[in-house]
Amino acid sequence: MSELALKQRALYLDVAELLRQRIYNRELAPGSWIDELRIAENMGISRTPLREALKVLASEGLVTMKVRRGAYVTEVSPADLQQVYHLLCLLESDAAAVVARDADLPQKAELKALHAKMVDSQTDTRRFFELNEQFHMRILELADNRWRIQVVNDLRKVMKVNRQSSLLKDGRVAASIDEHAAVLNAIIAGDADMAQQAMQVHFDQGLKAAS
Amino acid sequence: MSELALKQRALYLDVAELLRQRIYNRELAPGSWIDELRIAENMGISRTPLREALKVLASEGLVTMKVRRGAYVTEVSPADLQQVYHLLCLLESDAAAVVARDADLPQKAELKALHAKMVDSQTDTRRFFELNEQFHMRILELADNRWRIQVVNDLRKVMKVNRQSSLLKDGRVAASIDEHAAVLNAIIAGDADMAQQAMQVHFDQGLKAAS
DNA sequence: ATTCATAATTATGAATTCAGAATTCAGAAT
DNA sequence: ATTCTGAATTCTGAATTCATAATTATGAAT
Repeated sequence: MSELALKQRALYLDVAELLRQRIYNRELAPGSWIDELRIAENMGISRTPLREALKVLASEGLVTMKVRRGAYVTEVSPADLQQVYHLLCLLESDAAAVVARDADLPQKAELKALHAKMVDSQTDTRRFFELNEQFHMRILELADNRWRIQVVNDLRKVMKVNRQSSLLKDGRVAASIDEHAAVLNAIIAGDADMAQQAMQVHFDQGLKAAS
Repeated sequence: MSELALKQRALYLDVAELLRQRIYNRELAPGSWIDELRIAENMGISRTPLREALKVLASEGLVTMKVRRGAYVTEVSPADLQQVYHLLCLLESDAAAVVARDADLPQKAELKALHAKMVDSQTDTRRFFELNEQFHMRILELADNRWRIQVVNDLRKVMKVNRQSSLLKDGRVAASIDEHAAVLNAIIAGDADMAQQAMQVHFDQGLKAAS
């Protein structure tokens, strides 16, 4: 009857996610060669779904395929991080502008509530980080552009390859809340330009803190 | 002949490109199921590289994988096209601004020469279209952000799925040249804001012409 | 004729096998 | 000791095979 777990996700997607995690935590180091046999055996699968997963990561930019010599973990240089960050800033700032223009009252109230939760959880860094993610993601969703969501998610994966790119250093929490508040207020006021600028300021400050 | 040639490109990439062409020209219709056996036989290859290619197209958004029922050509709605176009406008306008800020004199001269060629080839629509592509691409390259180039190229592939999204209707050639001139002049003047706005105008006009 | 149950067929997802390129290793020549 | 050559090994890319899920066809019961 139900002893067979329903596989909703394809195996190669799960494998891709496992590989991402190994890349994030440096178990697979930047620039290193990916040993298909070893990993397939290690994961208890054949090379076929593993190779499919590698192709997905390649199109995300996390992995680089070299003809006849296999897959390598992409080396993400500081310049790359800067470039990706620039795009995230551009895409998310525009999203904030769109939301300021288009969001209805309940949606604005939702963002306001989310921000209030963030204020409440200042001391719990982990929780705060979670809500921070949610706030950004909710703005993206409200901007109602599935292609942007896809692109932003892919770019974030690239950012994650680098440890230091957390965008949220200790001591940034209070400042971050203020910056978010500026974005929120602009959205509530329906001021697209201000929302765009406020989000850009938020990103600029995050970059400054990282350097 | 291609059998004897040294294969620098992996087979699955060539297969992916062939599939893209078949999707662009509606040989594979939007929403239709992709028969792996038929196509593999038709291309004279096994299902393995074909399935790898399908995964690449899936991550580009051209194809949608459904668990246990295979691959389908993604249906790109008018709303999707609008969303993708919006992102292209955003990314390319910002690129123009970056180039206005950073390009050196030889690079600006190169763009000027490219635009002059476009003016000369107004009558040859095909040639004009080619140079138009080159102009946009050169600006992207000069903006020096490989991740943006990657994203823009992927988004353009989605646009190509729709016939009417050519961005360049007949009769738009003259207007397009003027709009490009505005972008070019802003870049030469080193005025980032103006370059950004001029490129945005160019995109807005293209959208207006399409509707 | 319609509906349901079951058998046959087909297609997907994944493992296995295979051919050949790339690399490593061993031994000879200097 | 070092370099060169060629054999042995390893690994990639691709074809083939296999297990099972999904679909279609068949036929009995109403």
